[in-house]
Amino acid sequence: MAKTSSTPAPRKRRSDAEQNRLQILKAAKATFTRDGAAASLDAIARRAGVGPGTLYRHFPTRDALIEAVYRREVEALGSAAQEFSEAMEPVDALRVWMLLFLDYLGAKHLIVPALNSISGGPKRLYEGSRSVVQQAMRRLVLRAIDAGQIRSDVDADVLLRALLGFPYVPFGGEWRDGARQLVDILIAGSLR
Amino acid sequence: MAKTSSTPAPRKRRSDAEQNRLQILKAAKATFTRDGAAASLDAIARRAGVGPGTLYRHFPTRDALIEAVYRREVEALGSAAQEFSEAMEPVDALRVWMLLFLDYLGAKHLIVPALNSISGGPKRLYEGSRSVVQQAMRRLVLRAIDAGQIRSDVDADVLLRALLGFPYVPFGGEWRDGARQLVDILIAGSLR
Amino acid sequence: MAKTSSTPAPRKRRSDAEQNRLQILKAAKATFTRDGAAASLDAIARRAGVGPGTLYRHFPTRDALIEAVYRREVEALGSAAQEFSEAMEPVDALRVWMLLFLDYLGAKHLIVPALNSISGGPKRLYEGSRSVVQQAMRRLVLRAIDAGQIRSDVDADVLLRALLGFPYVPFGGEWRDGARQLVDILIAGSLR
Amino acid sequence: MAKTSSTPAPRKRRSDAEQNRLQILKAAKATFTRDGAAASLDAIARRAGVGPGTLYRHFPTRDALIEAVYRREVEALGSAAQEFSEAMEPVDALRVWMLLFLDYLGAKHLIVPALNSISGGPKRLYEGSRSVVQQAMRRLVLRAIDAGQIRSDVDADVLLRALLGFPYVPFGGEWRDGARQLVDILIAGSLR
DNA sequence: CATGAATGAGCCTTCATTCAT
DNA sequence: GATGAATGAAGGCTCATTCAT
Repeated sequence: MAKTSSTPAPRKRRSDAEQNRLQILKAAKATFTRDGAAASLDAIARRAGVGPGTLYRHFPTRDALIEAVYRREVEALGSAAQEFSEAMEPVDALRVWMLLFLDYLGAKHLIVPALNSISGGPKRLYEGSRSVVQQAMRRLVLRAIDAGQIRSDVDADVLLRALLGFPYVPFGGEWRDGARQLVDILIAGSLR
Repeated sequence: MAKTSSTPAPRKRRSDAEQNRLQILKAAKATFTRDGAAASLDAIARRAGVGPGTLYRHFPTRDALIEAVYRREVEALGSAAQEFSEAMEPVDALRVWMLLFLDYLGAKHLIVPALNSISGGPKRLYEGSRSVVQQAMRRLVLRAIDAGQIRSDVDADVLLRALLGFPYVPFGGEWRDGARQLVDILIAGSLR
Repeated sequence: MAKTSSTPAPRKRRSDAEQNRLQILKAAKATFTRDGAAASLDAIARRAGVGPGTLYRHFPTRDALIEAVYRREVEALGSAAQEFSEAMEPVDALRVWMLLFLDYLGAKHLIVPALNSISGGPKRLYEGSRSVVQQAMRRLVLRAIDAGQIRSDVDADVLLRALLGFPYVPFGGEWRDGARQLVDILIAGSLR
Repeated sequence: MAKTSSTPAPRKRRSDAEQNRLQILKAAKATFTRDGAAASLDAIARRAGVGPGTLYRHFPTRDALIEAVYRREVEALGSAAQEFSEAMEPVDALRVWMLLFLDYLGAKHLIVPALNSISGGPKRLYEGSRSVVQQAMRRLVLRAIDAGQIRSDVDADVLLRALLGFPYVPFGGEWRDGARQLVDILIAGSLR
């Protein structure tokens, strides 16, 4: 019963904390995507191959975990917006980024449902940290306005919202077509 | 095995079953709206002033309850679409109905999150019964197309999706303004 | 969704898992004996001094618990049969073991009712693993047959069944007398 | 509201109370047989085609219902014992009745499990009313003793118990063979 | 740091039981 | 007498959370 130093015991390597954190985030994304934002944290820990206690050390609350997952997803979108802006015409950058965003939403990257169950609504995330996504959208819109390509009263948040609901109505297979048409309509409706 | 109630409990007079059903639906709407579709059924029963067993008699599963709440909401939207169609120009009817729909979504009439947790996704409701909302939207769009007011390739479902996400991004107080702008953009982008 | 415990609750020091398992088994035996195989698992957990969750960790289903209780009881009977066989004349071993078995059944070691509510009847236990009890009985009978002491057509299962019903008819205080007579009759009726 | 003699109204025949009682008993037997003595009373009422309240009027407690079912079964066994006694040699009557009893137990007529969940064990039924079955067995045994066919110390209750356990160990198809052998052994073991 | 056993709150669900109709 | 809606007390079970190891 008492540990004897004679036999070192098949103890797992002091696994890197960062390594674990990453595993948890991956597991969380997959699980949240499948089961929704109310998924069992124990299940996530299990899938990540760590004990529930470890999950807790890294993310003391469910919201903290959701938020972390969210940020990771969103960071990528932010960088993309930056790149597009540097490489394309304003309206094109906007159009392409919107499509990319819909891809993120639809493909398998939840975001929305997760966002929604953060305590007190997603407000905290958006208001508090000025979400990267919102920022990205705002910059893209502003640039298009400055370039005189779209009306100056177009509200970036309005466009964002229009996109966010997209995954909520099921389509058949022509998902991409629907996405493209939505973006087309939004752009067309925003032109000056 | 034989249960013994310590205190016989003050029994409420037999209330009309239909009355109870309504109370439950109201309570469910309010609770789902606040807590999401995973809200406690016990809590709903409590708020409705009935025992949990009564809730179960009326709605044997969570989905049955969500669906019933949903249908009630949606029926009203359906009638509205009809009325607008009979009283206004096609595009105006479309515009006004979209605003009304956003009102429903935003004010406090959830629908969306609830829909989403119906078993097997919301597909069943939509595909099975050709949801009233979807029908309404389709008729309004079709009428506007027939009148030559919007492009003939505009997809009603695409517009619907654009609306559905609206409540997901928090605004400050200018909610109505955002709604109006979104509808404006969508209409503008759909004109022929 | 996030649970908030009003009072953090006094946490017991980490007891050995094996220790708990044993407590649960004991509590289960006692409770099943008194209340039948449909006894409340919560009650068993309570009596064992563990939370309901702990019971579930060890025995995920009611059947798993019943089975575990059963096996524990039965193992002892198996060993006894072995010992008796090595130490006595065949018929005597049979007689003594039958009495021991009745003791187990009657004293307070249920077995029978429990067996009966295992899903799909007790068949699984008996057929699947060739129950220890049945094995014991069969070996004892076989040995007596081989020694030419009882008729060769005596069916061990028939004797077993005769014993199993014993606890079902209430006696006064002369329980042991009844048991002895039953065994005597069975042996007498089996002699060649 | 007021009854008019002009139209007899499609009123269900003032269903005879006795009729209902019988339906309930039948339903109870079938249900107890399938689900055990803890079966849902509501389910029994449903199967009997009456409301739960009606079941309650007839049998105010679960035990009352079990007892009634039991008595009905047992009455038949009692008459049979009488008939056999009048028509056969004592030992033969005993043998045949025991076989009949096993048939009752095994075929589908529960009795035993039901007996067992009566509050305070089956004692009440047996002790209180001197169960018909016990009486029958006692008379048959006594008669065989008086005729000098079996030993005078044979205890009817002991034989009864031996029979009662029979349905508890599953056989293959040779159920009747096992029954016959058991009875043979018991008789053989009881002969003087 | 990590682990996973333990805990208990609270959910869903079933049912015995009552009682207005 | 019969009915079945309503009730509410458990019970089974899940999980977030803690903490000894």
